[in-house]
Amino acid sequence: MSQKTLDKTYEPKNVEEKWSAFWLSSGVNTPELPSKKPSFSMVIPPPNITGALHLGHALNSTLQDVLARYKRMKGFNVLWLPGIDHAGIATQNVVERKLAEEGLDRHRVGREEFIKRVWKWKEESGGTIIKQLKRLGASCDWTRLRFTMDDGLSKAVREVFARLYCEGLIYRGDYIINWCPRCDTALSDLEVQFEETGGKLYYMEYPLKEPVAGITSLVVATTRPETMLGDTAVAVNPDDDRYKALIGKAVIRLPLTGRDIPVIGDSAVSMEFGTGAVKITPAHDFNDFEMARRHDLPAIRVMGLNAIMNENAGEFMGLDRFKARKKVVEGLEKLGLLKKVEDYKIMLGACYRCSTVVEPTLSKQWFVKVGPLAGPAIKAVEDNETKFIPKGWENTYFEWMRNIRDWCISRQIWWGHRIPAWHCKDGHVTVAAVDPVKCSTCGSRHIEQDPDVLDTWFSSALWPFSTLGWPNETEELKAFYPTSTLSTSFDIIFFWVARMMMMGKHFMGAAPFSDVYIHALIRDAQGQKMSKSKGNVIDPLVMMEKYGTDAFRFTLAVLAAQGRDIKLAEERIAGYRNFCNKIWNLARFTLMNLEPGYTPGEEPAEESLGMADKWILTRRNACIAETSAAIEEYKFDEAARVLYRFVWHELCDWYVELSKQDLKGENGTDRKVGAAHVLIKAFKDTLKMLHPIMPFMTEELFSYLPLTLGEEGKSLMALPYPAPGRDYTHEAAQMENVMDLIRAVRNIRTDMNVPQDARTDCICFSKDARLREVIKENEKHIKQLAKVRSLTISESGPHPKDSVSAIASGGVEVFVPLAEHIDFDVEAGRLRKELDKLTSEYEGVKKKLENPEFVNKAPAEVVEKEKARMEGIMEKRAKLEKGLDHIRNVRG
RNA sequence: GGGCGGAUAGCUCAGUCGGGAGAGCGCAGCCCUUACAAGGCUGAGGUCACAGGUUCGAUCCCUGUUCCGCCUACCA
Repeated sequence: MSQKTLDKTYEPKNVEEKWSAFWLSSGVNTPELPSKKPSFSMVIPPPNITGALHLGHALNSTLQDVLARYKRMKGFNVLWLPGIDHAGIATQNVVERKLAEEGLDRHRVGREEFIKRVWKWKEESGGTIIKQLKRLGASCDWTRLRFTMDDGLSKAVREVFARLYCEGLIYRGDYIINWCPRCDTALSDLEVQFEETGGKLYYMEYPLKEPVAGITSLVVATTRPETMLGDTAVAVNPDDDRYKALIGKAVIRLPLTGRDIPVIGDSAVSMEFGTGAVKITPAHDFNDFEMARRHDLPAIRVMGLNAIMNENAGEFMGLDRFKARKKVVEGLEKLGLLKKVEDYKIMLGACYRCSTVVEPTLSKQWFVKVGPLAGPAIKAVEDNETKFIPKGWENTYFEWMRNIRDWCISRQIWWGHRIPAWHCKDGHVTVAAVDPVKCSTCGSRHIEQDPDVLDTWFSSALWPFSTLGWPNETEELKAFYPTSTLSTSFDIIFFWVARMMMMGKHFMGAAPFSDVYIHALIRDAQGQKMSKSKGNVIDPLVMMEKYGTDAFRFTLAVLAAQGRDIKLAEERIAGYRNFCNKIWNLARFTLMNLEPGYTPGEEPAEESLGMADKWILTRRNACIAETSAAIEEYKFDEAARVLYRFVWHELCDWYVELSKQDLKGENGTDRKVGAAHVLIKAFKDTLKMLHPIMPFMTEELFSYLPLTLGEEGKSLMALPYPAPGRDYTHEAAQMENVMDLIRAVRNIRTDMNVPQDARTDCICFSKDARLREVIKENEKHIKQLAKVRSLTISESGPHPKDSVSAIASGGVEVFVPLAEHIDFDVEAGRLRKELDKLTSEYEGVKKKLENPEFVNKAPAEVVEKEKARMEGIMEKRAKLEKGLDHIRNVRG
């Protein structure tokens, strides 16, 4: 297997499907139960059943997958539980649209038939996003796929509802709620999206029945004139001298209706805004509803749930609310009561599912009393039982939780968990987890189940424990609750995270996760939010197809800096596709340099390791430590960056080049064996470290390598993450010196326009005896990589004739004789530029060291460092000046 | 109205014990060198938004200003 030749470029299509199938069949994604290993568990934020994979899913799933694979390699028993959300309103909308195509609607087919059709639709098209997640490589335990409408989860929903009801934390009542006239259902506050819209502020005059204190009328300002038909009072501030005489005395004859309404005083009314008098429509405005409760005012609904004016609207009955607005304004105008109209910016609330303008409406609904649940959920975060990453989001969480309002959970749709409450003819309510046969109050057997269903988020709130089998006491719950990490987007902190926290604390006694990682939002390259209407959407599936899934995943990981939006441009993905290819070719190189039939042997003796081997082993240790630390801290970008640098700029750029001679056997068998061993080891570990981010290609390449017994036939994620080994600090530093020397020569060659294929001599001076030895030992490398013909190294000497100089690290003076190429002007320019740089550095350090305050107050080590730095600068400066003198001399 | 975050190289961004400014991409020059042109080598480019303050010393800490995002809110 080891001698299989690879294509010159990486072709993702040939390998991805194969490994997806392997992961599924090999069972690596499914945790052991019971297990002696420590647990690591996550629940996936269940995507909508109606959804298709978008960048947000792709990012979040990639990051979770990195965690899952990494933790498996670190020896954890990992459960990553996948699932889908039934998305009540959205799904119902989809199926209703299909019905409409057939010329039907849900009322005509009936509830039972409609639900049947939804399930049928779910079976046919509901699995799309799951397939797409698999395509992305998500290593979820697909054997535990859950759906919020499953029997088990439905049981949990009923249980929770019944218990909360018994505890008095669920109640039913007439309150004002957000109503979507298109979806025909109530919405929670969160399901309304506000947008600034250009509107008008209408000033309308309301005449008094009889003058009071010389006042004959009041002018009120409103953005919604049509609601005036339902006004039941006008409110003014009790401190407002203009109006306070009217409070409780004046009676307004409401225009267009003839009804009489009172003038009330309430300190919530602003004296500065508008006219200081505000109309009160309790049935169609949240504030007005609150005020009406304070003053015991009646509420009059003037439109039906379809947002069409009803019988209380008199002559306007039958008009849609926007038409009614026009007509009311016209009516007032005719009466001379419309005083003025101003342009005005208003925050208009719209249904987040269908964008229809919502109508605040008085209605009988079910609510969760959230206060008692929020307390413990807040405390869990205060006490660090749950941590947000980045921490800043905790403020957002607290802010909302501390100002939370009761949660309207009933929805007037058919698709969802039907509320487990039954009504008898006498209006008694029976709530039970299992279907009752009679009214619990009067014993009547004529009971009917409440027609409403629950908000989809109600079932999502139970997700971390309902998916593990609650209310049964399962092994899964014992092993995996509380879960370790929840990774999600900031925009559902309120919708979902906060509610899971409340339910988890209340029913399980423990917060549902210890870490909440909030990932960034993806925007387009210009920083705009992606949307279909703007046409700037990047389709993850297209990207995977075009550049390979691994390149796409790596891009997402490397851009996932904490606390910042991700601006994604397609070129980035192409760039990391190149990175994939680089790795692929590193594999090619590795395989091409192994003896036929090579089998991994014992760890070679230290003597058979070269300096380059020790250097790359040391760098490997650093890479392991840095990537692990980064992933543990959710710094996916850093992990990816470290790997990129290690693979490309250390392994490929240097180690591969430095190891070539050894691998060819130019330095004897021992070294050949040693180098082959180190190369394989470094490359295998690289694949392991890359695996969580790039699972497909790493599995593929690993399978080509000569494997040891424990590695055969296993997925990389079933193998241990590499552990750092011994650091060769000295050798590594010496190697770096040599590398810098090579860079110095290359630099001279380029600056002097030495042709690529020309070889030059190189003369080095160093006072450091050990360093001279190191350079000598690496003569072959220097010759090969810096294109040097002959290398001489000595303690010091006269400036070699016609040569160009540079100072490499360790203070090594480097001379390259270039009789035929030398251009003294260019050379002088080079040296002077170096000298200028050095001089400004010199000035800075000098200033510091001459400042007694610095020398006295700064820590001794910092002062020492600066002194050492000064010495280095002085030394280098002297050498550069020597070089410049030399040029002056030879030119005369 | 309140809150949060951002302003560092042409672009996108790293830079949490305050002590020599970094990466990727892009750009320029030279190269098809036996893993890779989806490549190699080399290089140019930044008063770290502005103004103060603390400090021996500030990209980093504090205050204010400007600009840009986002979240949230009952001035009709």
